[in-house]
Amino acid sequence: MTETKSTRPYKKVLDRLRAAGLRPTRQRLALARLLFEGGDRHVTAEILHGEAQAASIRVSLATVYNTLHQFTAADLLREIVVDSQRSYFDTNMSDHHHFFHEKTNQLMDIPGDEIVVAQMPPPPPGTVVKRVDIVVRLNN
Amino acid sequence: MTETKSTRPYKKVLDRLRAAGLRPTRQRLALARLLFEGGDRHVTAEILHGEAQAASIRVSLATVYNTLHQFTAADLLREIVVDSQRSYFDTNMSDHHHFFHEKTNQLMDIPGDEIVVAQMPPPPPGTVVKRVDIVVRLNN
DNA sequence: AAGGAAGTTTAGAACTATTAAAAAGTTCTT
DNA sequence: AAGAACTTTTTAATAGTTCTAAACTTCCTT
Repeated sequence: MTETKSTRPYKKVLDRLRAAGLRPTRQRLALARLLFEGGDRHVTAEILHGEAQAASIRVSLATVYNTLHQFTAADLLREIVVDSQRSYFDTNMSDHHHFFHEKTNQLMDIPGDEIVVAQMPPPPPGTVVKRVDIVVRLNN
Repeated sequence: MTETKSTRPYKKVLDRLRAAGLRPTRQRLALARLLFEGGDRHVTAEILHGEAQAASIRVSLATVYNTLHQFTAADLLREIVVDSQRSYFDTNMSDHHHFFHEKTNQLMDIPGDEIVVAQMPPPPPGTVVKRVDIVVRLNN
């Protein structure tokens, strides 16, 4: 069905996709809204897929995976490794680190200025530092 | 470096198992030797299983998994999360962090005194810091 | 606006790492 | 040596993720 209306509710997110060179399809737009219109978020593919369904957006899980990876490649998201079972994606692209609660599987941002790494060894010859990830693992 | 091990070849490793309250079975002993008699190591279940086979030790993959987890629970090993596809286990139990080369999947220790975290936020109320993991991700 | 090329989505199969279950085997205690 | 307790093995199961090929959209050219 066609629904070309004059209101532009997706403008921001749409521009973001275009800027990243990603064709703004119905599903990418919908997922981008879920991801970027709600502040900083940490999602797994499963979670995002669930939210899409809850919002009556028909998207397959495969597309959710594709989209998360494409967004990551386009620097709209960042993948975080904290759990060897599933991948988390973070909408916060600024310099920061994480608390990870091992009981609840909950991820929380730690702003970059709240952790100070005073000293760091040089990377082995022939390599380049891509990123430094700090994970503070929590228990009860 | 060869170890002096004529009369009691497995003594050291055997004592270690006993101290941990783990029955020294043939396969636990063999795996423990592979793990602990070769300096600091980073292994996956697959790798360790491969080494066992190469050394003509008959161990099932399930046992390798069981053993890695039991050793971890007994504080003989430490599990490291760097890759959301597989689990690595580290025989180095001292305070330290890691380089992880994303192209080669290679893990390297960074001694604890080569990284200095000068400032750290308090954990959220009701939680306790279990561990701080720093992973320096490398590229070519 | 139509047609076609290029890119995207989908369902389902396939795959990988890991865990589970139950039976068979080993080790320990007496 | 016997029995209990624990461990290992094989096989099947599971979870998360990727692959495949066909169907569908979007974009570009006209």
